[in-house]
Amino acid sequence: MHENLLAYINHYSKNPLSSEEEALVIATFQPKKLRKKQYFLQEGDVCKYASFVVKGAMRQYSVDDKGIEHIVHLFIENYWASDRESTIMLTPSKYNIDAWEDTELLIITRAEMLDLMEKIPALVEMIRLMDERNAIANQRRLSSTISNSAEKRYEEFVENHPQFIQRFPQHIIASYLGITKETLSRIRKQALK
Amino acid sequence: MHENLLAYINHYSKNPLSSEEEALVIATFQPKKLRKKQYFLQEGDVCKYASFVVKGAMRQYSVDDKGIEHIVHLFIENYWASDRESTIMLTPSKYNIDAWEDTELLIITRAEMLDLMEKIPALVEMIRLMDERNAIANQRRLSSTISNSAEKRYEEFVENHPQFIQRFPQHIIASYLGITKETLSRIRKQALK
DNA sequence: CGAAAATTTGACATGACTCAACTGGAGTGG
DNA sequence: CCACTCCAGTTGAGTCATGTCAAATTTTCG
Repeated sequence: MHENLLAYINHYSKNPLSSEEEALVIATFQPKKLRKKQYFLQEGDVCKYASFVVKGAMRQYSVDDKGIEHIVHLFIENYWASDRESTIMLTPSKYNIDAWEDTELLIITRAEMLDLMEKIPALVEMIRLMDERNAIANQRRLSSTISNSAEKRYEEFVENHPQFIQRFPQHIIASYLGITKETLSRIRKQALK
Repeated sequence: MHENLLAYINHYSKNPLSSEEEALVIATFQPKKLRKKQYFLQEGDVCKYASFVVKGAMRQYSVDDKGIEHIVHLFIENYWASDRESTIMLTPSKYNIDAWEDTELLIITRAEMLDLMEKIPALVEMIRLMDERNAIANQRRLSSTISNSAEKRYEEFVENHPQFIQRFPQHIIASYLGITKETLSRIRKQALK
C-alpha cells in the first residue's frame, strides 16, 4: 500500500529514506478507501487531511449558484489532493473532492505532516520540489486560460495531460477547461478534418 | 535599501535573523534599478535572477502571434518577481517583465539562493510560507478565471487587489483579467447604477 | 435487455471581441 | 502659453466565439 508513496518521496529527494524513516512514514499515513462518487471533501467542511492518491481518480470542483460544477483539479495515481487554503487557514472549503473511480488514498493531517517534516529532511525537500513543480504547472495553466481560445486550450491539454483523457469523460474535461461539453464536442468534431 | 527585505523575511519566519545572517543577506542580494519601461526579463532569455521589489511597480506578460500582450502578474513593493519555470529549468522564458514605474529591486541568482538557504533556516521557512501563500492565491485566481463572468472577476479583483487599481491603468487591469480594455470600460460604466 | 450516463446535434441567444472614431488629459517643446 | 503628441479611456456598430436549451443518439454497464 505505501510503496508508491515511499517511491515518490525517494524520487523527489536526494537522500533515500532510512528504514526508520520509512517506518515512520508508513505509521503516519493512514490508508483510506473511497468508492466511486464518495467524497473526500465536501463544500463547507474544513479540509483536515492531505491525501496521496495510491490508486484511482478524483476530481475537485466548486458548484455555482446555478448548480453548475466547475472542475479545478483532476487527480490520479501519485497526485496529492487537498484544499490547501482550507487546510492551512482552517476555513470551510469552497470545493468538493470526490472519487471518480474507486480510489485508495494515504491521508495525513497538517499537524502530523509538520511533525514528520521535523523528523525527515527528505520530506521537506520533497515538498519544496512539489511546490515548485506545482507553481510552474499553475502558471502554465493560468497563462493558457487567460491567453488562449477554447480550441487551443484543448490542444494544449491533450498535449500535456494525455493520461487524463483516458480516465475522465469529455464533459469533465470540458469543465476543467472552463468550457461547456457542447463546445468541446464541437471543437473535437472540427479537429477531425 | 535592504530593510524591506529583512523585515519581510522576519515577518515570514518564526525566528528573527541574527546579525550575521542579516549581513549575509545584505551581501548577497544585489540592488538593481530600472527606469520605467526597462526590462527585468525579456522573452527568449533565461531568467537568471529572482527579484524582490523594494520600490516601484512591474508587470509580467506574454505576447501572442497578433502582438497582443497578456498580463499574467503584477508586482509592487514586497512582491517577488521572476519566471520560476525559466529560472529552475534553465529554459528560455515565454514572458517579459518590465518596469511600469521607476523600480528598485534586490536580485539574487538561484545558486546564491540555494546557498543562502543552507546557511539561513529562516529563509527556507519564508520560502515555504511564500509558496503556500502563492499556491492559495493562484488557486483562487484560477478558480475565478474558470468559473466567473468578466464582471464578477473584476468585482473580485477590486475586492482583493485595491492596491493594483491605484498603480496600474485600466487597460493593464483588463489584460490581467483576460478581457479587453473596451469590455472593462463597459463593465465599469454598467456598475455605476 | 434496459436504464443511466455520455455525447452529439440544431436553433438560437448573448457576452465579449474587433475595429475605428472620438474625447480628454498629461507632458513637452517652441 | 499654445500647439502638438502620446496615452488612456470611452463609445458605437458589426461580428464571432461560446453558451443555452432541448432533443436525438450512442455508449456503458448492471
